Amino acid sequence: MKKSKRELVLEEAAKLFVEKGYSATSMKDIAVRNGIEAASLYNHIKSKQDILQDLLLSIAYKFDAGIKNIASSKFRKEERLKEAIKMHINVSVNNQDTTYLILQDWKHLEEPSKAEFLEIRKYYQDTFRDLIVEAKELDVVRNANTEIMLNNILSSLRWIYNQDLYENVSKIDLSQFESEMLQFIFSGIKK
Amino acid sequence: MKKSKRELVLEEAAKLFVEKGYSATSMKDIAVRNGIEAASLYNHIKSKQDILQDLLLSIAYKFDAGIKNIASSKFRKEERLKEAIKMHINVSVNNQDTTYLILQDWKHLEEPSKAEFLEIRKYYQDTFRDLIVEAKELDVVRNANTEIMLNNILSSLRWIYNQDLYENVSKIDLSQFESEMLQFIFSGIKK
DNA sequence: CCTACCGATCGGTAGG
DNA sequence: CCTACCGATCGGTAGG
Repeated sequence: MKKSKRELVLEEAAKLFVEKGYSATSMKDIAVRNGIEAASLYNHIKSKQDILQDLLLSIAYKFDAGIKNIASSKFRKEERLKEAIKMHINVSVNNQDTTYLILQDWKHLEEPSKAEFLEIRKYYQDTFRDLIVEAKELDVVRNANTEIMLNNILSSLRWIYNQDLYENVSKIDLSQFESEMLQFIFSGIKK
Repeated sequence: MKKSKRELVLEEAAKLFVEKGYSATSMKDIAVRNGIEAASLYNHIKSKQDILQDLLLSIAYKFDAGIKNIASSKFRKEERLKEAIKMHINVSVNNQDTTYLILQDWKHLEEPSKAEFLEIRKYYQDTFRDLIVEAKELDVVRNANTEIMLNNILSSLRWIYNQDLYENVSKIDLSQFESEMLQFIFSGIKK
């Protein structure tokens, strides 16, 4: 399926945002990567902000769809937290350039997109937290501070967003990688 | 001890860099927070870049001193990895505004400061990796992929850099917090 | 998709 | 620490 010029522009912009951040990336930078003049970009996008909104909301909705799928009745309750972690890894690895932007560049979103993004993120974290609480009740997970656990789990997955890091480390296949990550989160590093 | 005007300017700049990023923060923004005109900042700092370099290299050297202290003969080999993690938590919590900048804003450092920063960071990670390998040999840590383990450990600590997150979660005292973090890293979340 | 151009803002300097 | 000001670059528009 042929990519539209808009899609190509968004892809190059995402890479530049990862390299330099949204604010330090100029329309000229984006244009050069696409082999055109800066003014010509406006035939494909409305504004620089339009690019950021498209990238961030589309990745946010991918995580949103993923977590909603987990919370549905498809999985055994005992498996849901594990499945959510696997989903998070998969969405991250399959959308590496844009996933990185959810770490910081969302701050440059203007309203109302910023509120929309933060709402989706909050829903995601709330659902993830519910899965932890559920897993505790099922005696799958130890009874420690839920907030610390939630932040630790999500934080430990974040280095995957960095393409360079991930590609350097993970010459192994994805299912092996998933299994190493799950082992860390569930059982830690202790022998 | 009274803080110099330069120190006050650096502090406010650090907060702004955390809020908006280095590139999106203007000299005017920094000046307003200090109650002066933008041009007056140059009596205390050489340039915007000068601020970033001071902040990032000073935090880098704090982590550097911390890891060098661990690698010295002060601690039993079996305890060193654990002590390194505790040191990392302490340096993060005690320098919260600047620690956050090591995540992304180091990209805006100019040479030769950028190379200096990256060298310190590399040394830190190399030493941390050595501690993991040592712990494996001592049968303190399981025999899994070292690179994934290293990234997981350091990544799981990173949410602490975000002051809002940390303060929201950690109404508990620091030693209790340390203990929860160590439990996660060494033993995971499994019951 | 280009050339030509706009007002606004940027980091920084001169001079007091 | 201020006023006045600089050249450069920014995102974006007009018109073809």
